[in-house]
Amino acid sequence: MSIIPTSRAVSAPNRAKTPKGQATRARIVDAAAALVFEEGVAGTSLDDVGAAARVGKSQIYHYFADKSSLISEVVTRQTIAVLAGQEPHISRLDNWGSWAAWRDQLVREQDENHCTGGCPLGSIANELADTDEDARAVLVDSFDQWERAFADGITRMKAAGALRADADAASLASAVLAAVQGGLLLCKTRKSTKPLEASLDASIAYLRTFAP
Amino acid sequence: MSIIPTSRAVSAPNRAKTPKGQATRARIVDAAAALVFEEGVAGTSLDDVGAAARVGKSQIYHYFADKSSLISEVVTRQTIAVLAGQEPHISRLDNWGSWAAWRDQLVREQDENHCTGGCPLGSIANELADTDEDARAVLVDSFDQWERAFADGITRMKAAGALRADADAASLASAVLAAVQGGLLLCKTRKSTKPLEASLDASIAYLRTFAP
DNA sequence: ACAAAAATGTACTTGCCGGTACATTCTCAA
DNA sequence: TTGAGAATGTACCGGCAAGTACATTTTTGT
Repeated sequence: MSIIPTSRAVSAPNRAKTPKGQATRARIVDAAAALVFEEGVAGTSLDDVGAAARVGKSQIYHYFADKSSLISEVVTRQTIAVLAGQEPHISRLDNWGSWAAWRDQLVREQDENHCTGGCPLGSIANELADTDEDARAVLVDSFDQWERAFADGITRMKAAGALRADADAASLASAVLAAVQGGLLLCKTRKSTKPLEASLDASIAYLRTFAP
Repeated sequence: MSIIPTSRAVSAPNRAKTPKGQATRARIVDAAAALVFEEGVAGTSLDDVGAAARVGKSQIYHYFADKSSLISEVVTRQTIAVLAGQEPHISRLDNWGSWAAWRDQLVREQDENHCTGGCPLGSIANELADTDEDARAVLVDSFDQWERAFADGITRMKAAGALRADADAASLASAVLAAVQGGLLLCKTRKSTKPLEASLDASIAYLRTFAP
């Protein structure tokens, strides 16, 4: 019954014209990203964001059209952070050792976070996919990038003969991403890394069944 | 040793003392469940719930301590609905045909929903796991039940010789549930059933690798 | 029938939140 | 120096949502 906003702010003009302005704008996005990760989109007020960024609310509206625009920016920022957080392994998933190291890093990070927060992108996707077309579009792009990292590794392994030719890189990559997301959701719900480990181990083991 | 934490919502006294009261209470939970599925917890106001249930807000507070208690009730209600929605297959996952039928039903349902909403339990878990201990406890129980259905099927297949003895029912079941949740999240984000299909197919195919 | 208990309706409070208006301060280039 | 554009601060508005108070109607047990 909700009215889904049809207007898409294609590419919001960056209203920060000076280095100082850019820095302030970046502080706002950083603060918003951290708060959204902890409290969710609905749970994060712009007053909170302003306080965390040591900035008045008028500043937020000076640099962003509305809350939705700011959130979209948060998603692009978090996409970079999430992918960077999986380096160096995610760029080198062309051998089984890298897959294992990537898996271990993901599990360790959740352990250090005491299984809170889950995936910054998955959480936002879950909250906004059906109600914010702009955010959804950015999130689709984010997941595409993430998935491509997996697909690239799989493709290179096929080329190197480490995986058979009948391994479908695209759908396998999609399944791996789903395993990550589902594993993180169960991890933060059960407050245990076990479900994440089971999910990642299963998807990597399935990949291994395509070894020659 | 450890006292299994029962949610306050479940153990709290049901204040509906008459059939009429029970009916009203049930109407409230039903309306809340539907609205939460569409708009999320934060996006659902108690005024909306009251309007949908044709009930004053005082009624809601007559039957529930607060919003959180109502939501916990919604989770238990949705758990029943989600599991029932996967019948008859989910109770008979002791042969490959049932797994396929179960998978097809899940995909078809998302297709009919135009890939909106995702999993009613997963969405709530994502929103509340870190902020509402009561709801989290109920959700853990929900996921346990769901997973147990998978584990039961796997165990029966092992007993029947359709799966090898080294197939770990518990962790495989956990991986399947993660695949469902991750697949549904990507499904509703990408507005396509493809990621869900890839995820479910991969996890079932992995199961099959444990066939003798 | 009739009190007691349960169910229900109306109206209100309080606080927060997205968004706006507008004045003021800062910065830099001509 | 100065003035125009950029950055920032303060104050406010309207609406909504959780939760409360309390009166009224309906049902139930005896």
